[in-house]
Parts: sequence; structure tokens; C-alpha cells
Amino acid sequence: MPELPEVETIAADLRPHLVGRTIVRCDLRFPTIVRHPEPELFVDLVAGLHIESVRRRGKYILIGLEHERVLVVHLGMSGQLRLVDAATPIANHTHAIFDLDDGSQLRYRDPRRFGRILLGTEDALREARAMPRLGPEPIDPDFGSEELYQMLRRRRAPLKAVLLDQRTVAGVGNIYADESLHRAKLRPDRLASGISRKSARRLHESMRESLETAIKNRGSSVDTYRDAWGEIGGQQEVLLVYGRAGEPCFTCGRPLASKRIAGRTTVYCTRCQR
DNA sequence: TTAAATTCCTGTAAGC
DNA sequence: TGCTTACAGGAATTTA
Repeated sequence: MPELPEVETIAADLRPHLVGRTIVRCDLRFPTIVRHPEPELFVDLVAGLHIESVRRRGKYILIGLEHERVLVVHLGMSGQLRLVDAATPIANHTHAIFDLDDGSQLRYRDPRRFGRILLGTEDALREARAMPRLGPEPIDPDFGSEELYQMLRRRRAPLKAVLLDQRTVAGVGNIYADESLHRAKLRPDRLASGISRKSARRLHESMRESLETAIKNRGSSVDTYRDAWGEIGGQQEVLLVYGRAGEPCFTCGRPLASKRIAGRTTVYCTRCQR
């Protein structure tokens, strides 16, 4: 699943190749993947625009274009954004192809179609409610543990549910929520509101460690995740708990427990996480 | 207002 | 072997 580290990897890989290019045209093969504006209009508007920047916000890839427009890509669960030569055979489930002025193509592929593509100025997208309001970036140096503590205090949902909520912190999904809670030695099903300042500090630190380690390892390819070149990441080899239900905890050796929290499979250690 | 449940979607794997 | 079923989950939407 593409979460913050996976999206960061793709954005960083694409940046040097996309900035300075111009989108010549777009072949939209599965129109409903575009949520804003209307697909026909989208195809018209995106053609001819110069690419000025490539950024990440939460799990969104933001491709900054001229005239303050932004091409927004959210990968959902199975979305892949790849930069290929135009001669590369077109994979199945390829929903959008952007021709660039150097002969390369940016292709969006998404078998499960949970992803989405948007285009507009940031104001227009906010106005159209095409993009939700997101919480702070967990790896931003300006985001402190006290801020996290204050947010958790106000919520009466399980800690894991609050971490998955993109309004709390932007970019954490099921993998890194479990990893962060394990590192912080916190039970995922305890209420967020009851957390101590000390625990919040530990969670803040653990979240950054989990995310930054995963960025260094170019993300987790536990499902269909691939980077901009179609290559897998390395973080899945060193995950502490995600996908390891029933296997021994690396710290205490007890088999890891599994439970559904907030509709998501959650893996944790009943001994290490209290 | 907040939290939980539902929905969308297809590939994969388990079970019979 | 081949079919059916359960499961994976991000986030918008709906319900409580």
C-alpha cells in the first residue's frame, strides 16, 4: 500500500525527470479515475502545461504546473505512477497516459481503481472539496510531540484509528500505524484520549523513525507497490509487525496478535505493547 | 461533533 | 483441476 514513504519515494524519483518538461497530451483510458474537473475538460486543460515542481503532501503526489495549477495523484491501494519510454508496452489497468515533450510518458496504472487524479488550482480543489484537509506532516521538523499529544487527547477513538485519520497526521496508513505503535510499545486499541504526555512523546519519535527508515529503504512492497521505475522497495524485509500475525515478536518472542481495529487488520504484541 | 459502518474495486489465495 | 468465497484497504459517504 502506498503510504507516506512510498509516495515520497515516487515523488523524489520523478522530480528530476519531470521538472522542466511539458505535458503534450493526455490519453485518458478510464475517465472516472479523474475526479476533478470533468474528464473531457481535464484532458483539454492538462495539455500544453509546463511542469514546475513535484511534491508530496500526505499520500498525495502534487505535480505543480504553470498558471498555479496542480496535477494531483492519489494512488489509493494499488495505484502506480511510472515514467517510461513511449515504446514500452502498455500494461493492463493503465488508466491515464501523459505524453511529455521529451518522448517519455508518465503512466497511471491502478488495478483496484481506488486511486484518483485531480487538476486545478489549490483554491479550486479546496473549493470543490476534491481534496480533504490534512493534518501536519509527521516528519516535518516543525511538528512536535506536544502537538501530537494535544490532538490525541481530544479523541475518544482507539489510538490506531486516530493515527489512520489523515486529519490527525497526513500520510500514515495501516502499515506504519502498526509499526509506529509497536516501536512506541503502545496498544493499538487503547483510547487515544487517555495517552500520557510521555507516551505521546514516544509515539511521536517512533512514528518518525518508522517513516524515515522506510523512506531510506524506498518503501514497503507488501502488495503491489512499485516505484516510478517499476522496482520494489526494501522495507517489507524489515517490518517489525505488519503482516507478521502469529509469528514471534522480535523483542519478546511471543506470537504476534491480530485484531480488527477501525476496520483494519492490526498486528501487535500483547506483551510488549501495553 | 464525533465515531463507526458501509461502499467502492479486483487480484490473490484458501477452501471445497 | 476448477469453482466459490474471503480478504486486502484509503478515504468518501452514510448512519448512529
